[in-house]
Amino acid sequence: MRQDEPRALEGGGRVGAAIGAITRHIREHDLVPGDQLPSESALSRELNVSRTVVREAYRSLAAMRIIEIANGRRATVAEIDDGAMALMIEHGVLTHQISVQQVYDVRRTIESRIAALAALRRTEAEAAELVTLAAEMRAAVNAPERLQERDLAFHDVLARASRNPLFVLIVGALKAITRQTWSIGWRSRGSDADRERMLLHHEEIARGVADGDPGRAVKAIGAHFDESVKALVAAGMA
Amino acid sequence: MRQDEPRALEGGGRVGAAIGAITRHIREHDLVPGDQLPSESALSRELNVSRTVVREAYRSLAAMRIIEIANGRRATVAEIDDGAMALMIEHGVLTHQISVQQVYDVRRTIESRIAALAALRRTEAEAAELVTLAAEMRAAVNAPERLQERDLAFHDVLARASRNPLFVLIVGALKAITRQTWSIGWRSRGSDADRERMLLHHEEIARGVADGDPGRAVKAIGAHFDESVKALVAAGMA
DNA sequence: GCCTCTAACCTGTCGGACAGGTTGGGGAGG
DNA sequence: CCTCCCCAACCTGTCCGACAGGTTAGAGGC
Repeated sequence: MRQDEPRALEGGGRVGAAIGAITRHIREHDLVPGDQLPSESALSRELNVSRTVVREAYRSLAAMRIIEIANGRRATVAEIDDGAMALMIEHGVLTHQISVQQVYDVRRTIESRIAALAALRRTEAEAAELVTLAAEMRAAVNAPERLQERDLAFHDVLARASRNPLFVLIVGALKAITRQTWSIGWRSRGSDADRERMLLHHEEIARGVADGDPGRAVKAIGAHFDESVKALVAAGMA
Repeated sequence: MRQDEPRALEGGGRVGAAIGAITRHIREHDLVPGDQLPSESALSRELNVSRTVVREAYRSLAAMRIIEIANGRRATVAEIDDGAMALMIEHGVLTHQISVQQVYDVRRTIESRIAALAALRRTEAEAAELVTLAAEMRAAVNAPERLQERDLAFHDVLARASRNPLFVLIVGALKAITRQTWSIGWRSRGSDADRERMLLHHEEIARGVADGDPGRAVKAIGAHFDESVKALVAAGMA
């Protein structure tokens, strides 16, 4: 059960200890995004380790987007960002530990809740943006690249309208996978009717959210994901 | 829009380039967990950079749990693990970018779906384990520490029974936050009746899953989270 | 054929060095 | 007295060489 390493990153080496010291520093000083961290040399003196060790610790935290590092500037506390999480999940899919269908099941679960929340909490600007994006998708029906871009933007705006940054984070992390499978799903929608339904679903989601009707938005997004998964399965994605 | 840095990790420096080369290597050779990666010196020769750069790249990927590094051994491709994701989310909460209540809303959403899937897909062993854990929770009603441990294990088993490793990953990542707020919620359940309901909900979830009744399991877990959030709000967690 | 033990390999850490980016503060000019 | 510019001090990015200590495969003995 490895009780001895509560956070495996801090296990053993001096780099792990340095990571622990840095995160503790953030905690104890109640730092918020943008605040500066000690310089590498200052921290190496304080911890009695070489700058190499401190650098690797900073680099590790930067990889997880907990801090931000840049040439010449001191390291700062970072805002949450989906990049690192996207990479982790992408790795899981690429190494056959997670299937694309399983990713879609998670997206469906999360985005259904997002649709309900968005219908209740969206701003007027967001409602208008969703309607616009749905219309732009229809206009781009013969330009798959632009269509995909608008589709991703649609789900992004929807997530933000839920007013829960953790939903935004997860949807963003799954976007990398979506981007890689989107065109497969689109190509496998053989008939014009299939493609028409996809556009209609997005318009219906936008209307449901704009009208503040959670039930309608959830139903539409459920139908959308049903079709998406069907299209992926038809294309041979187990 | 920062179109120029599709993955900010690969932005600019040689370390980023090295990270890209390593992930590309994993892709192109279709490596799976356990497979070995090139040694630091070999890779530094191949990429014409110093070992320092390669080391920082490996360390970054190890922080995200994409690879595993250990003294003396070659780096290997890692299995997915929730440790890094937990750290990222914990950081979001600690720096006031995500609230505890928002975390619970995500858990509620995900675990409701998990309960439904678990009822349909659980093995007999998992069904028995859930019933046992629920019973052990009741037996530990006066030993909060053991009670918490059994509670976390309960949700873990439930997640695994969903047969979707991505659900397991997310629930595991949120466990770090749960662990830090659990005792607050428990203490704020003032009356015996409150605590009794919490035990009953877990027993009902276990029965629903064991009986293969998704509706019952979902209803019970929804009630459980309603009470949990209520308890946290009562304790002053905005 | 099996076991042991060693040599080769690999990672972890250190110290020093230098290029190049960043920033605050002082001095020139208005 | 205020503003703007510029430089010195600081900081990060990368390289090199070195050595301690862990790991592993294979040579050699039994």
